[in-house]
Amino acid sequence: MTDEAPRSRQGESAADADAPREGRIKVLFPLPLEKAYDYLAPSDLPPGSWVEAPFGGRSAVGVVWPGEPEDVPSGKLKAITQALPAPPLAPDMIDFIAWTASYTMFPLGAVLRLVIRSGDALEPPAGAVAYVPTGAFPARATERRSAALAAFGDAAGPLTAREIAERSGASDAVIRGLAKAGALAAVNIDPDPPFAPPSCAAKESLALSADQQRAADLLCASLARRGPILLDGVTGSGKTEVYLEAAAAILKRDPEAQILILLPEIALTLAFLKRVEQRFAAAPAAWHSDMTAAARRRVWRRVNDGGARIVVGARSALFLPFRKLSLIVVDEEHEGAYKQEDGVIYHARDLAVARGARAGFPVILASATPSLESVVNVDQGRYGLVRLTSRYGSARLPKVALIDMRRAGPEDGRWLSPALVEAATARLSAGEQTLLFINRRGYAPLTLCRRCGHRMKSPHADAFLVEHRFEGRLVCHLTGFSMPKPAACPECKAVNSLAPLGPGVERVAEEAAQRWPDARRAVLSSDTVQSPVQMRAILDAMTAGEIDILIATQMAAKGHHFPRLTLVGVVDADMGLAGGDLRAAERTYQLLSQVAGRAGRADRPGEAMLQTYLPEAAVFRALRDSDRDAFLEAEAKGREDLAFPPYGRLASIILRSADERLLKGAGDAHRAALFDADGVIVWGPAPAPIYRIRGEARLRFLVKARRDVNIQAFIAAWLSRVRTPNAVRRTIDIDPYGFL
DNA sequence: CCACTCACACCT
DNA sequence: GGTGTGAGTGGG
Repeated sequence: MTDEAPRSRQGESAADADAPREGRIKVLFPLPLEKAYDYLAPSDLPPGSWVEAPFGGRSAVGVVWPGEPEDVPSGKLKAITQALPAPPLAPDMIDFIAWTASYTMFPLGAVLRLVIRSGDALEPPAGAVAYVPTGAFPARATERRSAALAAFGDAAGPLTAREIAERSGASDAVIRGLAKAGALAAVNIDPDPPFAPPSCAAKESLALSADQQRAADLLCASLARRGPILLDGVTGSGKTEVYLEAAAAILKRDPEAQILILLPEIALTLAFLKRVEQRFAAAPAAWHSDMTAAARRRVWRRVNDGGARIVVGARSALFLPFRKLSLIVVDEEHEGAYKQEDGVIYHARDLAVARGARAGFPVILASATPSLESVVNVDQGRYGLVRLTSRYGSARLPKVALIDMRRAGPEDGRWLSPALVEAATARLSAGEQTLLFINRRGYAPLTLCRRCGHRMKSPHADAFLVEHRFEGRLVCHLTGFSMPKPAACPECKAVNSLAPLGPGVERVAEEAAQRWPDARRAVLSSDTVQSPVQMRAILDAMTAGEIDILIATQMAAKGHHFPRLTLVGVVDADMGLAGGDLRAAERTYQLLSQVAGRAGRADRPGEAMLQTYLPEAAVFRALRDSDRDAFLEAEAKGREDLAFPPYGRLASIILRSADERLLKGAGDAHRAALFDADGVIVWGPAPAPIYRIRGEARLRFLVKARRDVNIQAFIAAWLSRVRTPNAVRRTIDIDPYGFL
């Protein structure tokens, strides 16, 4: 964009009185620093500009930050090395970084680090070479040469050697020959081309149903409110098409507007990108953890200069340097995967809402099973609401039956109840498909010695080892530790006494093989599927009706269309309820209604059977009666009584150390430093539910505050009174989700 | 008496 | 995050 970067070389006399008429600016570096540092620089550098400056004995890339320069002794003050020729960070981006740092209580520079890790993306990229035909024909015209030239027939501009090869099969040698013969001219091109602009005109071929059209119109009308909107639509109702219309409306209105669609990492598939591409006749920019450095750089640069209008990304895409972000869609907003747990801890959905509110653009939260937080926000008038009620086409929601495992459970050593077995057998003879869902990897979650009662535990974490019979090993799901299954009990040395307890996906698969030996069966779990290709193959076979019974973990829970699937059996519906997590029931409801929603998508009615020992629990009754609102109401009441989120605020402070004595001391010191504050309760220190992990022991404080209390200010005041030894690490998690 | 490592303050 | 520094430790 900028042709010539202003340069100012730092000399030894830079701080002298005869220094050129330079101004003072503040520079923030993408390092875990609490504040920006002052530098001398040409005065025409607005906040957001990218600069390089000496810092702590080396050179670093940073951003000109707004704020008043402080009184730095002039001897300390240095000059920036150079201003980098990249478009500056937009003001709303600067505001978002600052807000995120103060909300999450992480250092300002640590948040900037989410935007740019180093200066790599700012380096002018090495030019790539491409070719254009000169119009001259080579004296010697071979078949290959003609084909290579013909490849330019429908090309808009220069083509790289690779593109020519893709179109004509011509090898590098042929292309070099043509260049030498003067038929092709080599030109330098930017290796990071802009993304094709979206075409927003309505698509005849993608006609919306009446219900979708109504919702899309309503959604587009609500965009003017510029606030968050919950798009609440049952599984299969076609929410994606509806919010893409809202995106189209915004892109059409403003030719510079950019749109971000956030997805949980797992849902970010090629199929989804294709859907967006179909709607806009242009591929969106994708952003996720599994990208090459080159692909990252292209997306980053083009988002930064406006050359990418639609970005589809995982949670970290929230920190791309948008020029003019005008809408964020958070799809599957209830997903726990939006919570970032390492480094800067944040919840992408909550940050998206805050960002939209501060910058004045709308945020759409889409889900079939919205979080309690969002539903309460709608009830209290803070969010708008658009509902999509009917399923697309003629599909019906499945009928849900509860199987009381206390009365109608299976015989010992089996996991499938007679009712479920009978129903699956009937499906088999009718040529329909069954999904057996068990959200637990491996063969058995616990291995117990029948003689002495010893339980096989992980050596580095407080977790039981899970038997994986497929590999013949015992595995710790927390640390990845694994060992061959021993022949004798390590405690009492009894031989052949180790017994598997409870079912995992492999064990259910074993039972299915015994019960339906002639059925075409497949297992889908992250342990049995080695690659995305293999997973694709199983899902495709399922879609094509080449599998009768699929035994699967969460991997099969969402997003797939299996037209012949009419029965979903949930082997252990109670599983998610253990552990005392405040969102356990909510998550169980969300997961099970998603899984149940797999059944009966086409014109065949579906059925879901939930095996439970707690059929009277509110979650299961609500699932049986398809009464989500009743469930949410009961949940909301329970949370309100305890002043838990969203009616109160939570934060957790985790202390961790390999040295337990030091840790204990730090815990006591934190307790002693506590003071009374209105509307704040602090519990702890308590050993974290999983006390040891990777050799580190962990203590946790839980801070609960009234909604109107500034919980960050309280925590800052409290923690500033304690000095922790370096061997004890401290993390603050505002709005904790996982309670591990 | 010096070489090495380790925790920690500091970076403008 | 990277680094220079000063204290602490151990070998010669």
